[in-house]
Amino acid sequence: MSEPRRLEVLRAIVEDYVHSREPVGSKALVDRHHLGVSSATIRNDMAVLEEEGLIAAPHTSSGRIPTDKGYRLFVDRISEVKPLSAPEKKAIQTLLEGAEDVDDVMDRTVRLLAQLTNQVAVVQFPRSGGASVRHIEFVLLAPQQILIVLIATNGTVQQRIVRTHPDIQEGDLAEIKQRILSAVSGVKLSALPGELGVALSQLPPALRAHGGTIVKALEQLAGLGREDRILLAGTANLARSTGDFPLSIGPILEALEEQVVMLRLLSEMEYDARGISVRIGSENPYGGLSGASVVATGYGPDAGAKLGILGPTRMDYPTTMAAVRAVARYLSRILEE
Amino acid sequence: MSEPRRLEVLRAIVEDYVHSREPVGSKALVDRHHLGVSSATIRNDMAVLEEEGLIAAPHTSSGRIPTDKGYRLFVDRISEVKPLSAPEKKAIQTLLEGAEDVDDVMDRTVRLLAQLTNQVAVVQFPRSGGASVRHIEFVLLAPQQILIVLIATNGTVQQRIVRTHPDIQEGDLAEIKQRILSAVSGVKLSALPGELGVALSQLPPALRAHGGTIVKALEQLAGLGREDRILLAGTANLARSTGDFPLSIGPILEALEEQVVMLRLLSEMEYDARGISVRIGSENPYGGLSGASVVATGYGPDAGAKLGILGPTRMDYPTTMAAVRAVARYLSRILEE
DNA sequence: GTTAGCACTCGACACACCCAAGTGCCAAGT
DNA sequence: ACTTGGCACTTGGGTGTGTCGAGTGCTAAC
Repeated sequence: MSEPRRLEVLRAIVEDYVHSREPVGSKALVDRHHLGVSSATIRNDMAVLEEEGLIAAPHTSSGRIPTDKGYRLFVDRISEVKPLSAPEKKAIQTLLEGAEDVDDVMDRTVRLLAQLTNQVAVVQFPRSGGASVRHIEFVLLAPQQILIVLIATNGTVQQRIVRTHPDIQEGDLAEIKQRILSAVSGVKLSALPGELGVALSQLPPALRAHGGTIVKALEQLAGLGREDRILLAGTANLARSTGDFPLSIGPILEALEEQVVMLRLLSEMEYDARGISVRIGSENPYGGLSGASVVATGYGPDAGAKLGILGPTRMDYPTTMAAVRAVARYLSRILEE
Repeated sequence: MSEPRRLEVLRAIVEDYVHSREPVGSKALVDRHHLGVSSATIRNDMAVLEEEGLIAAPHTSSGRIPTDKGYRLFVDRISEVKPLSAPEKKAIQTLLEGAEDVDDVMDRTVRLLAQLTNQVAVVQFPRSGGASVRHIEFVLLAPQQILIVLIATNGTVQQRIVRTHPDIQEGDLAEIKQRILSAVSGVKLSALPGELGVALSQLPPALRAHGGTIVKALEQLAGLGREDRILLAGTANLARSTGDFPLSIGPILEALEEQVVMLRLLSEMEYDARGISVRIGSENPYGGLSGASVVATGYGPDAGAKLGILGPTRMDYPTTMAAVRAVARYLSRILEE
């Protein structure tokens, strides 16, 4: 009972089940794949695989389906990442190159990924930590309302409205702007809080109060950036897969809608050497997502921002992984320019 | 066979069906509602209602369910908008008042609406047409890239990156900014294109080319605003209602994801005197949305921006309409400040 | 280590059957 | 002119039974 053949059997089971959605039996297996042995032998192999917890039978005397553990082994050791076809690559490239600005790129990316994989696509906005301050603008909207705008060198713009407790004068505001701007112009966003602290301490005492609230707002703007926002596409693909999800797709939709949940999910995945990470079914920490798999990877400088897809455990991992990886690469390249 | 009683029967059928999800028969009707007549009489009434196309029987000799036309009559002439409970009102108010800025308000609103109605909530961003130009900022990101920022008095910020064909000099850019800013400062966004045209024609010929591309970008920024963006929440509620939708929820998720579709849908609804508008099942123009109903209303100045919910035809219209209306009112009030 | 054979299990499907809920209609009552 | 009780009829749904096919596990032989 050779080890390599057992893995081959597992691969065959996974592949057949993924595209037939039905438990696969020993007979069907020898028919479809030329394994060179009889069904009885396969049955023996299957018994071992079941003992190892890699496959399971929904009911006595029915075909087998892969377990989460089985998929895991398949992904880690058996499957090859299937390269995309040339036309697909071409399509990705032309689509992404037609984008007008960063937001447009992200929008196109997420749709593309959803279409390519037939799953729900999730894309996190790129990190701006490496960027630095290009400009700061304060606008007095009302006597007690200031609009604060922070423009970074990577072209992202953050804004926020703050309230000041006593009124603030146009002149004071101008002076604060002047001082802060000269102190932090060109400073990296990550270093911004420190510099702002210094600038604040050097403000004339009369301006200290207002300066404080403004500085605090700026720190927040620099800190959270847009990288805590995600884009979704292809949720309709979930509807196609009803039945692949043990319960309903309700909890999954809920999770997708909670950006916080998705962000934590993306950031918590372990990215191995290949850079692409897969969470299979019950490996997912959040309960509502058991029965779902996530395939994700990083992109951009330092692979700091994430992107990926979410779908049923019963998924074509090789092609999906290839698509995710390819999209991430093209996206990184586009963003570099 | 009195007309008022027939309507009463229709109301009873709608109400029972909405909360039992099962076809309702004559016997059950007299049991639950004290109509003062026997089931045979009700049967006669039902026959008439069926002839008028207001109710239908899924199969011969089964209870009746309302047709789209029946719901329509119910909404238009029979039902009363059920006012919210005091705690609910209170909850709305405190939740919305805790918001920090416009984006936050919108986010809270859409979640609130989804939770209140148990349906999918859709909120369009407020129109900024009435606002005027507060400030304009150009940032030279690269020799051929300018970031254009348009800040309006209502606190919304629009930005966009444009490419210039030959390089543009820092000095030229400053001059263009100077001239354009003085020309359009304080101008209403709706009047911006005209003023920009004038300002452009008065630019020195050397700056005309770059000025043109910048002006075009500004016009677009002023024109599209954010009012063509929508926020969604509560898509998970669709999963609960599986079975209420004739086909799958796939097409509905698709439609929701296409902002363009939703925007057209919201804008095309006819808002009557009560200001609240209902589209029932097949009344929806887009095919994928038959089987779904939309309840929407306008909010903000001029009720120009829309907000509403989408759910199965089998919906508790009175409460839903009340919730939509209430949320729109509170939102309008908050935004006024 | 592999294979053929065999007994056994179980889900899926088809069929028959009955029951409850409901309808439509008629004739009688008010 | 409505309303009502009564009655025959329809039908979906639930239940029980039988059969069929795919599949398994095991054993004995190769």
